[in-house]
Amino acid sequence: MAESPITPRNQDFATWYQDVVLQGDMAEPAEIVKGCMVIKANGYAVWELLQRELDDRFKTTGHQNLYFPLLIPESFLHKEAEHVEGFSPELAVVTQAGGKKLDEPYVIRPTSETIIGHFFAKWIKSWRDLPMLVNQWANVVRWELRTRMFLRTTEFLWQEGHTAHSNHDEAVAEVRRMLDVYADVAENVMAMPVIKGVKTQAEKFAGALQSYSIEAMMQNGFALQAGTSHDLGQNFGKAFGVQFQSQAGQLDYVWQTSWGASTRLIGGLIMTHSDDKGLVLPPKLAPIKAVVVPIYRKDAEREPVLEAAHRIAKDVGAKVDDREGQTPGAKFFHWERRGVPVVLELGPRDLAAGTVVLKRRDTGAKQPVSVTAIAETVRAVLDEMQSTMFNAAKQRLKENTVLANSIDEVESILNDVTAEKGGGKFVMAHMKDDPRCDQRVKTSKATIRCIPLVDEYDGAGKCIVTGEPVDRRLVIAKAY
RNA sequence: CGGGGCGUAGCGCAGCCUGGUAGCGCACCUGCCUUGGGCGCAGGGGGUCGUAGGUUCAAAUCCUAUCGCCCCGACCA
Repeated sequence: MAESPITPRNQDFATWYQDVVLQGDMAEPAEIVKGCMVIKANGYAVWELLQRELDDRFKTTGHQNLYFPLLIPESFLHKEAEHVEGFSPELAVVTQAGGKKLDEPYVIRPTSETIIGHFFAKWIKSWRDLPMLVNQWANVVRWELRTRMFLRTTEFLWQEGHTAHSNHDEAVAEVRRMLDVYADVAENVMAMPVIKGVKTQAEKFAGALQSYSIEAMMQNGFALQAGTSHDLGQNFGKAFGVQFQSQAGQLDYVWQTSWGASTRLIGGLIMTHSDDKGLVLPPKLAPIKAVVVPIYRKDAEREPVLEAAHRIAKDVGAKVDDREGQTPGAKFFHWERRGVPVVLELGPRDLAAGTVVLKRRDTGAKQPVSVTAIAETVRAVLDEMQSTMFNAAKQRLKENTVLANSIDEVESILNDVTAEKGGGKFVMAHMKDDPRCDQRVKTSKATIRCIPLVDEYDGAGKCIVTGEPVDRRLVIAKAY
């Protein structure tokens, strides 16, 4: 396969991202066509691993995967006023089918609250039917004005969970639990630290009482919303007539939640860890965790080296790159670009010494390892990489987070950073709810990302949000 | 929809200002040689220069129109 050259890192992060993702095409993450994305071999394999991690966690609490239609009757969207208002501008609408104009157009789902609400109304009659816990893995379409590879594509793959409960407390607990699931996967699987928080009313999901999100910081200091969980209250229950009879015999509307995470996570993964050489994947999301590259000079060396390579590979669960007609150098480069965490080099010199040279992708460090200890060493190195990568990202988050106590301070920090390197910082603004805040923040091209649930970045380490916070501490940042 | 840029070989680009036989790197094919970080050398195949008009003896190059793509902004996950 062809390997196109990768350009050196530029101060312009967008350019770098493009270089890694677009130019790094041969590392097979994705390619884009008309705002839509083809996710290629290596990229899709990462998504599959991520899917499994999420799905396993959903299912531990009794959620079922279902599938709902792609096409939603337009009238469904109109049943919830705020929802339709929020989504209308970005809907793709099917007006013609079967060679004639449709009486009622369909919209291509931008999300499935409405059609699921429709079915919840049919399926839920009694408190015994609750909670109803469903999830679907699907593609959705949102006609955004501008697309960015992985981060915002016209069509994207995601998971959307939808639940119905008999009371608000239980629904809120579900919303918070799913937020925790996302944070767990982000931090412990993706090695991407996040801040859990509540969205402002201006930024919440259209039709929700309250939205929660996890916010991650990319290498340039930009924020990335990496997962959302919504408390829908009874808004959709009322809009779709989802009623149940309680134990006391009374009719009540259900309390619903919805939560989702998308292929955007892969973009976040790339922008959190990758470097100028290509992808860097945390071991838990590496489709191939280790590759053995055999090195031999003469025909006489070939057999013993290959034999040992396969034996070692079997031992550690690695793949052997035994392609002929490729030099070892070309092979190292190949796997490096694909983000394979560990490459094992095995040549005649190692064979004689009873060692293997282990190179890790994150730090680039090389070390000889005794063949007898190779399996546990690789295991240990993979574990260590997982935490090293998380710690490095967390360190970056801390270093690029600054405190501010007034809107003036916020503004001066944001503008200063803008001028300096075109990058970003998270500003933890500690201040009373200032009516000028939204406006002033916006002029700095930043947004209020969230009101954090647990404030661990100012050293106080205490929860500041229980219900509506009195003392607002906001995360303000430029975002993708 | 505003502001910028680009369409020339599979990919990345030069050539255009100043019109005159279509170029370079990577990839591909053949041979020899090599293999501890993108092997090397030699030879070779592949392009109606986005499209349509115009100017000219002659257009990738100048003019006009048109289509497409990318980046920045507004929208947003």
